[in-house]
Amino acid sequence: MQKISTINLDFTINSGQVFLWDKIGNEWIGVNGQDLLIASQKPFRFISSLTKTTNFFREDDDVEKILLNISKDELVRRTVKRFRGLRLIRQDPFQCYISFICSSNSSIRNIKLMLQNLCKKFGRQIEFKKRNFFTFPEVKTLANASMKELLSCGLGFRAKYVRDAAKAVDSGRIDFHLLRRDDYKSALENLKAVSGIGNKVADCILLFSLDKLEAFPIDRWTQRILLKYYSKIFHDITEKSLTENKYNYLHEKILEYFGPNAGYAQQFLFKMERDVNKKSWL
DNA sequence: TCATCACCTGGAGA
DNA sequence: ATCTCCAGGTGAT
Repeated sequence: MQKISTINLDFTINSGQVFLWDKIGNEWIGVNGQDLLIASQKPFRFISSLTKTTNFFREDDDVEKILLNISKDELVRRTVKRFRGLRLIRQDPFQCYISFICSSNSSIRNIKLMLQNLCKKFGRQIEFKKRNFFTFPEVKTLANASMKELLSCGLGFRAKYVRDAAKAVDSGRIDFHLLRRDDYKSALENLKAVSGIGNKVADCILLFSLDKLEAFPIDRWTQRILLKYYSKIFHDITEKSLTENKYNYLHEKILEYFGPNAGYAQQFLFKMERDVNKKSWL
């Protein structure tokens, strides 16, 4: 078990897993479902407004062992060393689900804006540490939201996806408790049955909120990484968008190579490549 | 089965 | 200033 002090908040929060976080002074403040979180690095503190969010940074993972396990090559070894303290986050599933549906064909800045608007319009205002915040909307609220209200949050073509996705949860067709217990494959298929969720978005939801460490989201960046550093191992990768079959085939090969904790490898490589290209975060 | 294309919107870059 | 282009994809044709 890795010491809690080895969590690097900047690396972790600025790695594309979460959007509703702000750094104010030396404190990170973030929304996680109905909970509000405050974290600081030195000294390390982590406060939850509901005091019920535990293992948010997956403190129950044997990180040292996992990192050793995914270090199949020099690139991963170097990257893990460089970004030591980067963790996967165990997010509120509903928020994660809506967040990544909103992420499609958008930028981190814009995704954050959309989600902030959703919170302001549909969330609950709470006071914490003498300041006001908005929580993430409840399932029912979003399921019953009008298209006009959703569009006013800047969701664009994602508005109908968000509404329908919320309805799917509200009706029980999507049940996060079941998905968490399901194996990766069947959880994946269940999520992909929701309009607006494809392979990449489903993998993000599975990895960041449903404990599926074998999920390895392949987006533009990840694809670029595979092409740039791993073309000898995962051949016939191009810059063209992945077909369903190619995505599945690639994922299989990736699991064979990185093993059952492949999701951790993805997170480190993603962080590394975007930093190399000086892309901005939150 | 695969390749193309449209899609809302805000922000960066020309 | 005004415009173009693109951003952590997905679904329809």
